[in-house]
Amino acid sequence: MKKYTEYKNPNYAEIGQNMLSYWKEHGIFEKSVDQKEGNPTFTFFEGPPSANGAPGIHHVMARTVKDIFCRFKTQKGFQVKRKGGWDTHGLPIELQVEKELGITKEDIGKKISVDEYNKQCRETVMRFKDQWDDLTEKMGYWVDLDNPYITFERDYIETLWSMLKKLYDKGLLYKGYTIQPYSPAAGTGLSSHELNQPGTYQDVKDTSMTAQFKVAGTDNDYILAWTTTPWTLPANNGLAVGAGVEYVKVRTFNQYTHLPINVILAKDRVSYYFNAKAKDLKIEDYKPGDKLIPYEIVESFKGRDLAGTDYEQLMPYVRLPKPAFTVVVGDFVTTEDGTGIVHISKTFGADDYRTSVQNNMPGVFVTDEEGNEVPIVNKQGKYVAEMGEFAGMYVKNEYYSDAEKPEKSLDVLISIKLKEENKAFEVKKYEHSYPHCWRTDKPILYYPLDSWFIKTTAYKEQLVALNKTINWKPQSTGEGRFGNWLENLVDWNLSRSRYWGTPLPIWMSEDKTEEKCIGSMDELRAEVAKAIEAGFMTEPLSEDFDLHRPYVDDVFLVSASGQKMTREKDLIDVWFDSGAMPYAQWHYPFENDETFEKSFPADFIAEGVDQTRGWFFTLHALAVMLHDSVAFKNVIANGLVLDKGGNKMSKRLGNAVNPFETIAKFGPDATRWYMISNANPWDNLKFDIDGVAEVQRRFFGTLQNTYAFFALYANLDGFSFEDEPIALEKRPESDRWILSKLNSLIKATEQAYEDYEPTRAARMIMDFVTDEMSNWYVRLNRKRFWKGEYNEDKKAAYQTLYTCLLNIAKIGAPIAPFYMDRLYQDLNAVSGLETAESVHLTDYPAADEACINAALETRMSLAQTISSLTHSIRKKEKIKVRQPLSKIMIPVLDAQTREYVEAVEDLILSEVNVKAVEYIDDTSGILVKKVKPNFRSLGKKFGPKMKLITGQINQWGQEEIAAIEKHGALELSLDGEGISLLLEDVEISSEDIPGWSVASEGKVTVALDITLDDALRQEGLARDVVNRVQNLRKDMGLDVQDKINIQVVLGEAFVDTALKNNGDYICQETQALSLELVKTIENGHSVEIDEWTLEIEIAVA
RNA sequence: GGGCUUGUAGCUCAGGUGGUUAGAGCGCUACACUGAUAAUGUAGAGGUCCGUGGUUCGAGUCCACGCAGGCCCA
Repeated sequence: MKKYTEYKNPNYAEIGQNMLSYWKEHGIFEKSVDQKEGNPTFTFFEGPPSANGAPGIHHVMARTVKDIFCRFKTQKGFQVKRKGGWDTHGLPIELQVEKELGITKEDIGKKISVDEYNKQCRETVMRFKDQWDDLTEKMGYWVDLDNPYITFERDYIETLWSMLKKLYDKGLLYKGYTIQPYSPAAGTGLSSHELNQPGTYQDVKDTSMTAQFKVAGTDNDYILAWTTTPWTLPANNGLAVGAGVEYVKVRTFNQYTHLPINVILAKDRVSYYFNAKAKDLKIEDYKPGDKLIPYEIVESFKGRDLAGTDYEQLMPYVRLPKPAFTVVVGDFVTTEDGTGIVHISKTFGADDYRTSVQNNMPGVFVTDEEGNEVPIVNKQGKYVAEMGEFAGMYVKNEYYSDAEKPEKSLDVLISIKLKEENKAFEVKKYEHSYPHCWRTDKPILYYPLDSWFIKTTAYKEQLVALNKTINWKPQSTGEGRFGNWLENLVDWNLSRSRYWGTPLPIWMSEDKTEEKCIGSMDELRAEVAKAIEAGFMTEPLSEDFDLHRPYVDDVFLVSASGQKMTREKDLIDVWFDSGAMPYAQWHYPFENDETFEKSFPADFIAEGVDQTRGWFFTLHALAVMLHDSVAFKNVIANGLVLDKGGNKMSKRLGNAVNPFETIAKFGPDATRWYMISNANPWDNLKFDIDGVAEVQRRFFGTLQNTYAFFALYANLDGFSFEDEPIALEKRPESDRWILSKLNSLIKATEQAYEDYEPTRAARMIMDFVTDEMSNWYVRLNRKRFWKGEYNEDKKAAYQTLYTCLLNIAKIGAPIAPFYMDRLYQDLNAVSGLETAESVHLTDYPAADEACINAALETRMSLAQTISSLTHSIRKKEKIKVRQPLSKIMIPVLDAQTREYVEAVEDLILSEVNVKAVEYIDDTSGILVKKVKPNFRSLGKKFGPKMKLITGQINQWGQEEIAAIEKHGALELSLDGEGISLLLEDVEISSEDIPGWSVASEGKVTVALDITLDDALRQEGLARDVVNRVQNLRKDMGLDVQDKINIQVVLGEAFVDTALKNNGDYICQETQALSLELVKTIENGHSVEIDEWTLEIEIAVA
């Protein structure tokens, strides 16, 4: 006879490990996919992690979410293939390598060859792969790690090239010139990702300048514009005003030169620049050096009237033709700060660039040695030679080494110069938040760079429309964060000027007139063959040619007109790599066409909300542009995992939670369950390790206890579910009730999983296990398991509890895959009812509607309420539960309530240790009712008049209540108007019963009869004796089924009578064959019960 | 500065469509139970539902404006 495994001290981490080996040994994951061959597919895309860093606890969160739905859908019969993947390109990897090698970007190709460097990247990127694989297994994330896609592999890159070619052929790939964040110290443009590293934005004090731009053809009229970067002033090429903003011309004096001037600025900004105390001073009274400078508004006009005004170049190092130095209208102008007029430099600001292009204004450029147009700042961050006395200076003092740092920064020198020239209206320090390069910690510049773009804006409408068909969790991320962003879409900047990434497959002729975009290896080889013929290449590409730099840069092609073509040096944004994974993971369209078509688009993806404009976007953009389809139908954007105080986890703060330690301590199931049940995945999770402990104790502990309880007795009785299930109607009320609850739960959890609401599912399962199954069902039915013979009723109890546990295992399996499989297998090992090797190979249970009975559930909840109320009265009256009482009284206001309570009467009586329930109805004469208005229905009917009506209802007596109950309605007069109240417009409940100890909750009231007679007292005493005997048995180390004989020394008559009258009861409860009252005993134990002391001896029979 | 989001008990969170006594778990206090026992149950204390206005007979819930935190982006 097989036994249910009993665990002395269940170790959840160990259960996880054992189950993991079992899965491996039996290939359960593989079977869960293979056995579904031919079934409908459910497609999941794995957003590839990068293995160049150690995994953190947030990865456990993200992957738990992914895993849950893949497991659930497998249980629902779908074939769910999950191809793993690795994201291997990108700046973080390059930076790590540079850090380790102690080099900078400039050293690449000099101190270290590009070849060497890339090799280093290739190794670094997989450095933590072992840790990742380890975590993947230990946390129970089922994903195919044997055949992952790897973004640096040639096949993968070939797919990317084919996609780029398609975009190119559609005319969606173009080269443009934009202003981008640029770090001169690092020598590279920075992606938005890098600008969002913690600590990037720092508060700095910069020299800010309000400059005077002289209006052409006037003596001393100046337009004022403010900047925090005076070094950009020599590059000024325009001024922008707000069309509708009101501007004024103010007559005043320059504070540095004391010369009379007229300045133009926004009316709203006058109070900022001019001291109100000087308001009444006369212009004529001003003497140079006066602290208060008088001012007078002499003119006022709108911005649009100013547009077109010409002004003189402020710092004429580089001359420009008109229409430079003109006032134009800009939509970004505000009067929040500055003068309400914005200094425009086409080369150093994105808005500036756009505005200049729109107004056809030339920017300030110089020509470098190679004949290229470049800004007045070179890529090292220095002024170019044309900048006169400032030539060669860094534009930010931070770029100098400490030794070389000049005392006066370029900003300061320019300020001094402009002050002397009567061109500076005000110079002061200004503190603001400014982005810094996260690598070098030096401020960034906004700098013009050549870039390749994908014209995503051409597909804006489709992108928006198709996004609306995606089920976003949470919805707001899809509609708001993502949707709004799509509405304001800009073209996708693909270019990165780095080394370790997918190279852009575009070759260009020397005169830049001819381009070629290569879309496959075959195409490249064919082009190379032509190039060999033309003499630009000497030999064909090797069989295993690596598409990375530097090798690809050594490939020269020949143009149609016979020119030599070189590859554009750019790499592409790594987000293109990951966004292309639906195609590239299958090396589509070069092979696996069928596989691809079957698994596109994805049914489900999940990733952090920070991926909204990263992976989620690139997946969407590429699918829409190339396949006119969404890339995914359902998406969960999960939130951050914060520390328990709500702070971001970081190594620096030392508050990062180690996932391996957590899993080792609490096991994977409690870790997963905690994360899912504590907060919705899309909300931030405040990860508190105590919470994991609580889940383990409260949920898994209770479930384990319930199983242990079942196993203990089932093993004694040899229950193996050997008989057919007992018909529902033959099982007692509580069995039918818990089965009704169970099936309701199955239905509700299935819906929750279908709705991608794992938190709801987890919480429902938890409530069922702790409140319904353990606290109510098991507690109330304990005796059925350990008392008496192995009869039909006992079998029903075993079957019922078995069914509950088995189904919990199945519906909880997606969230707690290890523990639930253990439970499933432990149950099944004995019963052999199911043949599956693992719970993960079983189907999600179908709810048995025949079991669901709402009335039954209502009845039981009534029983729970009544019991709870009775307990609270006992507590108030200080009568312990062991003391039996004769009756409780329950007022019943309608026949159905009575019927309901009667059905659960036995349960209530045994739970609260009372002999009888007495129902008090209208005929009893002691029932007093009270009435309360039903605000909801009255409000709907009478609205504002409701207060008057409730006033009347509150004054009703028993007569009115009886009347409305009898007739179902009552006529009322309101302001002389007759209205009719229905029974449903009021809520009738019972008043406390005078003279009784009463408690009530909602409409339920319970009165407890607390009078005691000798018989009850004696029975209470007997119960105490049972309790003491049980304790003695336990102290003696007896087994549950051991039989005993009890002897008690004769004592007081009351006690003796109690023992005699309740002898059978005592024997039955304590597994005693006899209870004797004797004169003396040999090895007695003294036990205290209330005021009595008893001498008891127990002997094993 | 913009978009999205969160704010309910000491902590973590529930609170369809507005309805008059705002709930749960943990923690705390007290008690009970003692063949589920390193388990369990019951009760109690604990709340300006972030603030201010508004709509309404009635607002934790709807609207507006703020405040504070978070994420994403300028």
